[in-house]
Amino acid sequence: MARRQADPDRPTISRVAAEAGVSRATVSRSFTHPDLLLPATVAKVREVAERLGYVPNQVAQALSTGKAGNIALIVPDIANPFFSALMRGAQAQAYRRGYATFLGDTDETEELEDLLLGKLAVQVDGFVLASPRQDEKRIRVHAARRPLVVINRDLEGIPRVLVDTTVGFAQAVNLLADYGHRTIAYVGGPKSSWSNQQRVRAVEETAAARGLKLVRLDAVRPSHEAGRDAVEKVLRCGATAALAVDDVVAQGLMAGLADRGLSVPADFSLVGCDNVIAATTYPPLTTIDALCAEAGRTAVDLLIDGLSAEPPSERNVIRGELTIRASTGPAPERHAAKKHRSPAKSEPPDVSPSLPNRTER
Amino acid sequence: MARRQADPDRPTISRVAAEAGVSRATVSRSFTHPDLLLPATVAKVREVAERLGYVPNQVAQALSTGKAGNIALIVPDIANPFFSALMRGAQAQAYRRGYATFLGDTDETEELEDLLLGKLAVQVDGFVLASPRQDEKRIRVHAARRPLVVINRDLEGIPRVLVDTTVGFAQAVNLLADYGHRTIAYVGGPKSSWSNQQRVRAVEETAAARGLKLVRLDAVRPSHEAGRDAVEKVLRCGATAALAVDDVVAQGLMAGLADRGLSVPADFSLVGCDNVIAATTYPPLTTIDALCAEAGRTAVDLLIDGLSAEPPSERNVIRGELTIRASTGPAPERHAAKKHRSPAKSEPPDVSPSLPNRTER
DNA sequence: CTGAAAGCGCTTACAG
DNA sequence: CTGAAAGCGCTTACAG
Repeated sequence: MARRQADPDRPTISRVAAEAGVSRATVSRSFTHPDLLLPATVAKVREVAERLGYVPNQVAQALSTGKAGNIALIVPDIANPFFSALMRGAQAQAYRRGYATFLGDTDETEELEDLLLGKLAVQVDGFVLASPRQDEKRIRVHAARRPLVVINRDLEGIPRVLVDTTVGFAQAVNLLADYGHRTIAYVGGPKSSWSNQQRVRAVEETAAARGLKLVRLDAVRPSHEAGRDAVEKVLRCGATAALAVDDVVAQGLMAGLADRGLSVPADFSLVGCDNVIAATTYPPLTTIDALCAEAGRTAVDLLIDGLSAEPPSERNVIRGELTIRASTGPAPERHAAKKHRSPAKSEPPDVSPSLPNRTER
Repeated sequence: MARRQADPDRPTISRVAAEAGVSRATVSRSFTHPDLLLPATVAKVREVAERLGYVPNQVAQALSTGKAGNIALIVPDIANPFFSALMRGAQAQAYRRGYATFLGDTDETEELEDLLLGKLAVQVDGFVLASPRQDEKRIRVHAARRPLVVINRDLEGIPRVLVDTTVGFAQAVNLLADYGHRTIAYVGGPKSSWSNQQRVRAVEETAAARGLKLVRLDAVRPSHEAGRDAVEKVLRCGATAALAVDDVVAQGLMAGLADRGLSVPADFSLVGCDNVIAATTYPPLTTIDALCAEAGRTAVDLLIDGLSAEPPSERNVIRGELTIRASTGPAPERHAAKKHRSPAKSEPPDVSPSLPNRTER
């Protein structure tokens, strides 16, 4: 026998029923299936409910229907701008569709990821799991229990949204090639990251196609520090431009270059990825848009659509493209002589005629 | 009659009871009040539960006990680094203490803030409300309904954690004065912001005490853009240094100065506040630490402590101090001549002997 | 120490 | 169109 009610002032369905002179079933139906009732009945119930400030108790509804009205968003690191932006898009969309959202930060560990997924399960109708660090088997176990959509991991059979930055990275390499750079570096992230893998591949292929020398460096944890620390190696290998796995690393590279008195883009060109902090660095970063907010929004839509209808389409690719700002420019003189085409100094060359190019500051 | 169970595989208390040959009450007590039972009974029940993978359904528990085991965190903008860091600290602490956390982004509007507080109320045991944009009256209504702790708003009678950056801003102004700056600017945030108000005051008082000329500019919405746009006015008034309401605005100022070919700190000194992105700008920002993570953690502790015991202590002040990095330095020559004390060029002067000074890169 | 039973606040098949 | 009743999965005062 429970004697404690959460909020003593909160009217219950029984109070409304008594006040309106109808049964509790009728009050319930006034909100969930008004079409089954006489309009007059609905009107009366609603009037009373309004007056009393009645709002159906979601916890009771959840227990009765098995639908929680909640989703959970699991991310490796809230503080990473990519995930902040993603979360923002996701929670806004969930709210719009009437869902409340739990937040889980896994602190980049697979253990916490697993625990959070387990703990939250009863309280949610489904999960969106961004950039999972867990192994595939465990993810599948969770996906079997609860609807789950994954972001940026390509798991056959699990609904997923993948941000394809392949084209964007190819555009970026082409931009650098057109600017006359002959040796470029790619400063990557963890090998287990799907996003990193596809970026590496795109850079390698395009560099090969354009006859550029490519030096590849890997940061285990993509961070500002890692970027700054990579500068020495990048410079030593003779590169005049670098692409980074994300904007945070690119920003680190910028700091490291500045430490050595090199200026961007005069002495060195830089390209990042994500387009969250890129507009706020100085100089503003040329970057590939990772459509963070859209990825979050899309994942939530897939999840919620799938809850009421058929399981959602499995593989959803959204494509981020190059945004040219001020961190890229012609290769320094001795290299510029060799350049393939000669773009005007003040205007970036066409990257890929078939693709739209947004340029913003 | 509910026919749909959320997770068909999930064992219920009845299944465990049957399997263990005890009543449902005994199963329940094995988890919530094992001290009331024979150790042997508890052991048997736990063994069966373990085997079946039984875990009490939190939703049912919530309905029965009125305790949700959840809290909600309401912030104006997830994507703002200050709030990201705060959320990170808060959700980690909530998790540690066994609570799951809902996330609400109000998009800087008071309407959404009000709606989220209302929608989430049934599902949580309490709220932490960061930098509320709502008027005091509405906040008090919500606080009367549900335990609520506020961050960075000084509301008598409501438990709150206030990050006091007053001392830090005073230290910063002293630093600039010691460096020989005679005219400084403060680029502020919204007038309704408690944090902004206390910062303005600290800057005004210290500037007056040191005989500095202070120019005050206000950005309605503290953003990178706002910072960049403020540069012209700042320069026009003859200031050689500026303090910004936060690091984002300071970073905007840096970009605007760079656009005009001015370098930091040689031509102009800059101080921010928050210490989240400050270490990643170039040059790294001298800033006041706003202890974001600690504020989040403390708020959650207050809230959860207050749930089981007496209402928590009301006014909890934590103090953030100055962190000197590379964006501050001696005033440019014509001013330097007038300077009050003559600190060595390579080392920042003592800010305030009574206070510890952390210097990091 | 343990169980039978009522209750938390809803929803909904079943009658009427 | 509407109500009485059972049920969602727990907890706990009351007996024994």
